[in-house]
Amino acid sequence: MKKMLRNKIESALKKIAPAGAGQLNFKNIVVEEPKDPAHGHLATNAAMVLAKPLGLKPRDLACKIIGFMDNSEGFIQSAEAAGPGFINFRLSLEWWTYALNEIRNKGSDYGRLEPGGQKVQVEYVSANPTGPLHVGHGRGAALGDCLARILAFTGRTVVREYYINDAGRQMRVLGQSVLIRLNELKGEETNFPGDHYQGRYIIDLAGELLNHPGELPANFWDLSKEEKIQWLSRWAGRRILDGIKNDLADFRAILDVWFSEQSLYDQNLVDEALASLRRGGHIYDQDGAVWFRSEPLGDDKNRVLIKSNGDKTYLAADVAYHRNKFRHGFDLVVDVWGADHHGYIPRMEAAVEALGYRREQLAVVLVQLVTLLRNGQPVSMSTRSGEFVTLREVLDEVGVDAARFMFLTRSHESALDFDLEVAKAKNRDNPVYYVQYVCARIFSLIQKADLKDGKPDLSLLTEPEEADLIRHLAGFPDTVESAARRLEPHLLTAWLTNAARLFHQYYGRHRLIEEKQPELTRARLALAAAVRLVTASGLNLLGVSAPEKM
RNA sequence: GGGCGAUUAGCUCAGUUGGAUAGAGCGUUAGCCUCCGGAGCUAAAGGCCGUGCGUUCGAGUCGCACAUCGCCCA
Repeated sequence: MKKMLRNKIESALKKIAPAGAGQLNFKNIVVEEPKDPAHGHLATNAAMVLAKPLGLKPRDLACKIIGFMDNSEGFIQSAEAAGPGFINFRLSLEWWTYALNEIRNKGSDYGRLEPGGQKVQVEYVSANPTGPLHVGHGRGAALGDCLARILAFTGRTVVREYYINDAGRQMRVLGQSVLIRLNELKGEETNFPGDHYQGRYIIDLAGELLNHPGELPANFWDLSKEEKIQWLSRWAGRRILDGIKNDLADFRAILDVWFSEQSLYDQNLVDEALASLRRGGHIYDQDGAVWFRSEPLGDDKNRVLIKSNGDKTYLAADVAYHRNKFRHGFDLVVDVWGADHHGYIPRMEAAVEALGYRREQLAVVLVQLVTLLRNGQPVSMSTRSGEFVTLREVLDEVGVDAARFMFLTRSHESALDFDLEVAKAKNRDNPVYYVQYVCARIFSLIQKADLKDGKPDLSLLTEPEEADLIRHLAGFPDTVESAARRLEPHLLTAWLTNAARLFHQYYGRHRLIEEKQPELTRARLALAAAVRLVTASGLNLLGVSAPEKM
């Protein structure tokens, strides 16, 4: 509707100033819903923005625009100039009927956009396979997966990817940690280093090997220490990654590609990437090390790619990884990272540019910290001691729907308090249930009504609550597209909560099923069905179920 | 020391191309079950949008400085 109104305004302006129309900047025209209902359903600032270039007073221009606007469909009930030069529009019943019918016709495709050819990769979680996923990863998983769903719904072709850091020093430390625990379990006196992985799961992994010696290679205990560590590192990494895959699958976080860092080395892609940088003049050698000249490209300083001892840095692999992404033809690459990586963004953007791509093609979404609460009190967590709450534990306690919804209620750029008791609550405290309840309630209503099929007469929907509901539903496509463009799924979560509130209010004030008025009942249930349809569609984009019964 | 982000109701937070009188939930207070699912609804109270200066018809929104908090880097 906003779009339609905007078009009408623009063509009116062209009639008013046929000569100067080319000069007019329509970009600053805003069509929006006023906060104050007294100002109508929609309002525009067009007259104020364009008064000066047209040499008119805003109020006069507003009146002229109104006079020249096309209203052949009868969608506009009234239009009036107000305040300093706003134009306030009231929409007619014809419009509400039209909008509701569109939702009913498109069904669960309402708001879906035709594929537009843009190819997007969303990389998310990408936790090191050195330990189980914790709550923070859960937030990243919910966000990344939801972004992918929204982007696909709005016409992008999306590939979801997990980057496995299986080549760095931390994998060796993992193998070492398991070896020490293994020796410990065999009765040897050991001294477990403080910078190794302390978690209970390491002991469990070692215990498993001891109980099932067949897992180990026959000659394992004859191998050198270094060979043992290598074997254990690979074995443990695989086991942990399997656990991560399970957790994510149960969390309904879909991933298409599991990309191994090691494979970059195996396929010589790191050297190729460095060669590409060197060709572009972005590399120099100093003090026996190889440097990336990232500072001229916006980084704080230049960065080492190959240390003087010959080791390639994490950044070197990451440059190769991102080069590989773009060589697959993605127009946009979205990286979902933990907030502690923010210092890493400038060098990555520099790398993208140095590789010959536009830095706008890389969108880094930083996910802020999650604080886990129980009854308002923080649950103690410390990675160092290995005492952290895993994603699995949270899922077992509150369920997938609640966890996902909670993770997506807030903007990703603000820290999140996740209260386990709230997530488990089955009342208004818990936004998940509040929204899901709408679906269950409407389903039960429709079951109960038992109306014979027939075309509802939507013109009977004359209550203000009904207009509010339809108007909100009609805003769904805009909301989803905006969430996609801004990479902010919480806009959709907020939309759903508002939709639920509007419906519960409507339900509280009016009877939907009036035995003596079957026509009215039919119309109201048609509206209710549309509410359920769009709500379910929105929940589905969050990866949350829309139950028929609760 | 440098950089990034934050600061909006008692609490948790929305508020984006700058728009009219600032939004929601929780919490508090007072109400609603002979009635479609009360997992709900109705209403009240609650604000110097961290501070100051600037940009303009108009600032929670944009710019500069300061304060406080958090994170990253040396």
